[in-house]
Amino acid sequence: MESVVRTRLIVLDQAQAPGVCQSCDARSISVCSAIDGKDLHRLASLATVQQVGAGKTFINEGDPADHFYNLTQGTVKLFKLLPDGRRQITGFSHRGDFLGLAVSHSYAFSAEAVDQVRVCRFSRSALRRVMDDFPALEKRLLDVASNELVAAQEQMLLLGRKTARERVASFLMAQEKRLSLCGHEMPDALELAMTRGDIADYLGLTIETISRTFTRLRNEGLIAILAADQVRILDHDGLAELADGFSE
Amino acid sequence: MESVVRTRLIVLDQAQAPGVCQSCDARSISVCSAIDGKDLHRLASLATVQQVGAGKTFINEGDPADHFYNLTQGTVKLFKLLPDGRRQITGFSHRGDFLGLAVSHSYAFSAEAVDQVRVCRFSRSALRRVMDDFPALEKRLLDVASNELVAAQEQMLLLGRKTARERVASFLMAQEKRLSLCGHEMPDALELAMTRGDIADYLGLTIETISRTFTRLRNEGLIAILAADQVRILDHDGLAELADGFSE
DNA sequence: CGGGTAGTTGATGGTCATCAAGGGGGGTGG
DNA sequence: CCACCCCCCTTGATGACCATCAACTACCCG
Repeated sequence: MESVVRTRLIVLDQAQAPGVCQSCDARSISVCSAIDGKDLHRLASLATVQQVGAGKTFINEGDPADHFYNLTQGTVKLFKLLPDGRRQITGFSHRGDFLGLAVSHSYAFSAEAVDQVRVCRFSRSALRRVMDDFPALEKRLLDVASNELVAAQEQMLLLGRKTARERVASFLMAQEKRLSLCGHEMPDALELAMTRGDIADYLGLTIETISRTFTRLRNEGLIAILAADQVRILDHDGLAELADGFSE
Repeated sequence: MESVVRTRLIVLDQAQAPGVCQSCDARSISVCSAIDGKDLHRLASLATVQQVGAGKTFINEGDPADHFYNLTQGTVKLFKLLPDGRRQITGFSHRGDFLGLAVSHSYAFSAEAVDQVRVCRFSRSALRRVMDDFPALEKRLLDVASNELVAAQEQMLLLGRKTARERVASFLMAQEKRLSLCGHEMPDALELAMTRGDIADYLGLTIETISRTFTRLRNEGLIAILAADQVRILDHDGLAELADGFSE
């Protein structure tokens, strides 16, 4: 329910040097991996690196969709608002993710930094020209969009048909899965970058229900709460069954 | 809550004749419009036309995603199921829509014909080769996916944060918008192809709540219900405000 | 120490689900 | 042609889950 603050952004680098993309540690896991070695300087010449502080909104729903973003560091929440302040977080983006896919002339969502964030910004028109020359990039974007679509459908099932317990269980399973996929070695506890409020607005619940549900899952021995933002999954299978809607 | 029935499909035409695509009245509004005149025979050679009867499921969640589909006639509901039968309809597809976007090896959703349906089926691998030769097709698909993503985000807001009244109002507004976009002249009432059960599973509610909410909107003078599947919007602005979450 | 933010827990209430009964239309078969 | 059935829809009664309101704790940072 926070107010949306228009943010002035820190522009770090109007990157003319090819190094900006070459040395990017997020490139291999992002759509930019579709462009290789010698063509990279073209991409770099279009990119603008920006830093966004925690809590700052850098995409506003309804604004002209002039830019694409590639997230190279930090976590971002994407959300939509109703006039009275009700908020639905449609997803969290992480290092390597691509933001701003929208056909229409304006953004369909807002984006706010959860922690310290670094993004690579491309002008829409410029990137469109690059895409014309590199079909591989377009193919990659189609894959990205398809994956997000699958995730969105899963989230619709969650929001429309799952109970509070099932939603929280699903959320925790998804957090763990994300770590196991792109993470290096498995930490012994999940680090939740987002607040209870964020989780609530993501799962279509309230802060209190999130809190109570965490407590209940802890009392049932399914999870351990080391700190508010540190959750360890104790009964992996039990939580998975709950998330998938098997338990009664 | 219906059970999923594996369906034998009627294969109409292993279309070798180029005419199948050339004469297709859905081509202009579908992704196939990205392919023009002389290349159309290649598309046609890959296509298989199928008829699907109302209520038949022709894509099953979890099955190997071997095919893409292009809907040339009728209405299809896409949905996901939980083990105990809870169902979430993630969307309805109409003439010209493209089905089966999925990166993974298996479908993330099921698809069932609402009424008599005709689809054009392409093998995944074959279409991938066509896409390599026609980047315009891929571009078109990216647009399709982006649009669906925007719709999915809107639906997440609806499912996570809107009241029953707001959901039904949103649904009606969306129905009308779809007609005004691709429809010819405006009929004086919306024709709902789907049942109350379908609407309920689409909006994350129950049949009874849908019915009650329709009745209430009628008593408030916002809509008129000519028949169960014939709804006329009386107070367009009022319904729009309700849908967008303005009313108290 | 004080203030602010985030989280937890309790009491109460509302919205919508569930359970139950009845009405209406379309199809089939006697 | 009518009876019957089945499905869809509607309406009412009750109840559960989660939201809301409220109080309290913990923690961070000044």
